[in-house]
Amino acid sequence: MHIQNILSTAVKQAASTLFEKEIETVEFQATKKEFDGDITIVVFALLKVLRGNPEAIGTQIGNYLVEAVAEVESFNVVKGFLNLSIADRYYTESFAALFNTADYGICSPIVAEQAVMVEYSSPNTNKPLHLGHVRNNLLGFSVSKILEASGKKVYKTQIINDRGIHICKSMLAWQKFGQNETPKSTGLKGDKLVGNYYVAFDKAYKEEINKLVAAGTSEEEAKKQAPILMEAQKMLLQWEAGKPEVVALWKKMNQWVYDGFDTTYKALGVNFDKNYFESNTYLLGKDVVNNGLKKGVFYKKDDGSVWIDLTDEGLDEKIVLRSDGTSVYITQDLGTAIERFRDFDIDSLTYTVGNEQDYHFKVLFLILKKLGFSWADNMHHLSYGMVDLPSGKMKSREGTVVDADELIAEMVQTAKELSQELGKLEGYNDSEKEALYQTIGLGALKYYILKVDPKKRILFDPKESIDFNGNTGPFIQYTYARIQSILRKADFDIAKPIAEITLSNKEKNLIKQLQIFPETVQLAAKNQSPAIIANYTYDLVKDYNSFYQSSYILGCEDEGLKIFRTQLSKKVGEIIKSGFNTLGIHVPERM
RNA sequence: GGCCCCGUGGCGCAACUGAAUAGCGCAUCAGAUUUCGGCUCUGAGGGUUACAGGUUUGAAUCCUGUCGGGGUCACCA
Repeated sequence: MHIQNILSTAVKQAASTLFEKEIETVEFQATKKEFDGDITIVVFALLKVLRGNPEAIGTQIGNYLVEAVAEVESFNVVKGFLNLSIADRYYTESFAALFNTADYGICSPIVAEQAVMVEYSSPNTNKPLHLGHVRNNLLGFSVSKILEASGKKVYKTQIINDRGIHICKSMLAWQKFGQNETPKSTGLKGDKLVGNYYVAFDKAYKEEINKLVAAGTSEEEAKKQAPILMEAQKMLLQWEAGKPEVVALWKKMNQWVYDGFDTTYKALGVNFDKNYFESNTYLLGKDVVNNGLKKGVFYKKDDGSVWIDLTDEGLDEKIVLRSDGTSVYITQDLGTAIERFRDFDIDSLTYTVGNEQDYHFKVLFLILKKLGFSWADNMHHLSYGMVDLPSGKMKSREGTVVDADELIAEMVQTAKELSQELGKLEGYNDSEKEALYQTIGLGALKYYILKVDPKKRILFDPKESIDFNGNTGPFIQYTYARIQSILRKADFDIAKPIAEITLSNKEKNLIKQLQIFPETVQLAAKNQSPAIIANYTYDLVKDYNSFYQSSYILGCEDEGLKIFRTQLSKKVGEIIKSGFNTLGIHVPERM
């Protein structure tokens, strides 16, 4: 049983026997380093019920606890803080229990009571993925893993924006300038090839505008009348009408992009249980709007457009259907949300989308609620900040976009250089080495991005790039590898029960840190924040390194201590692995 | 302009959601291996938590205002 539960009960008993008062909750915190003790009760919080001097009350409760609770060895009171020293035996027993628990802290999805869907990535098919997508993918994937670890069944999904005028632009440019180039003929990744034609379209479009303006057309008119744009719009209509050549070209080029994306997703180590395609869903939602009209949730203006009035909620009026009867963005989102709850037995849905869409999702969730869907309260927008460069925002026109594939390649290259200098890779063949460089390079990238609170902006400096020292993925991976090295050398029965031993402070700290892993996973799931796991793991590793530096493990004279310290090392390694697994980061046996 | 998010040592991040003297990494300086992997560890300097009020026994955290940064207010997605 957790010590806090024991103490909590005992403090409540103390309150009723000593003061004849009832206490609801007891507040605990870890005792600060500069004071004696292991766990601290905040007496201040009890004063609202137990009137009086905090130090006197603390002393009375302290005396009671030493008498009544076997685990409490001694106490001291500083101001309103009651610091308790807990017996070593409690920690060794607690450690023995968690040591023997496989996948400690990780819930099995089989016990899932709730299923959730997490949407992330959701790219357009006219451009390659960049650094912003990388953050999105890493966040979405990690949150999925964290939710799973917290005991929920998770469905990962994305919606691919595979239709619309932007797609037609690259199609048209390829038709005009492409000379039948293919990924095969050029050796380019499909998404890169298609992206190039999107850029080519833009270039041709601008030239036409300039010509028109030179001929006397206003800039505004020129933007609308440029022939290549009108051609693209015509192509979109043909696509909607199902014209076979257009549809065939669309399929061909989108497939190139999907193949390219797959490569990037594999490199990032993310995946999906189901893909939705906008080409299948863009007509959804109209019937929802019609039903809502009947219910009086929406209203129609004279021109036929349909709106919702959210001014009572402090928001604006929002259009949900155009005057010509076609959908807007939010119409589709209404439709797809409802469809997903039909497709899957889920009771919650999380969207991983940048914070520039905060308002959109607020409105979306509110509308669903007004339409009377019971699950509308369980919708989450996993909103994250932009990834900025020192020069400001990434802009494709100015060529300041950090390409995802190039970034990954650079990270892996850096890992390779470092490993060749410092690595212990005797006996690894080339493909094993290559896999290791991937593990380290991606570990650095993923940790760098995930350790930051999602809602904060990240400033990414390509020149300084990403550290491999300090609070970084490779630092943690290194500690893991070192533990594995120790375990390989242990030539005795590691699983043996531990004899009576005296714990050092460093060992006790490590056990305390291991004890809070399960609640850390739950907290991260509740907040949908991988940063919580990242920071926890870092703290654990720091504690371990400090312990490692000051204590012999295999070289320890005392047999019981030797076994205990090896067990401790093993468990720390396992928790590093579990924690990193929820971040989507691998750990190496050697590096 | 309305609404939303952010502001913590030179830089990058924490602070268990209101508790003790605000922690850590990078960088700087000084130390530590006849020992299990030095991508390590120990220590030092560096802060009025943007500013001003307020609530509270207690505020980086909650409330109000000001300043600064970003986002958003399309019959775009």
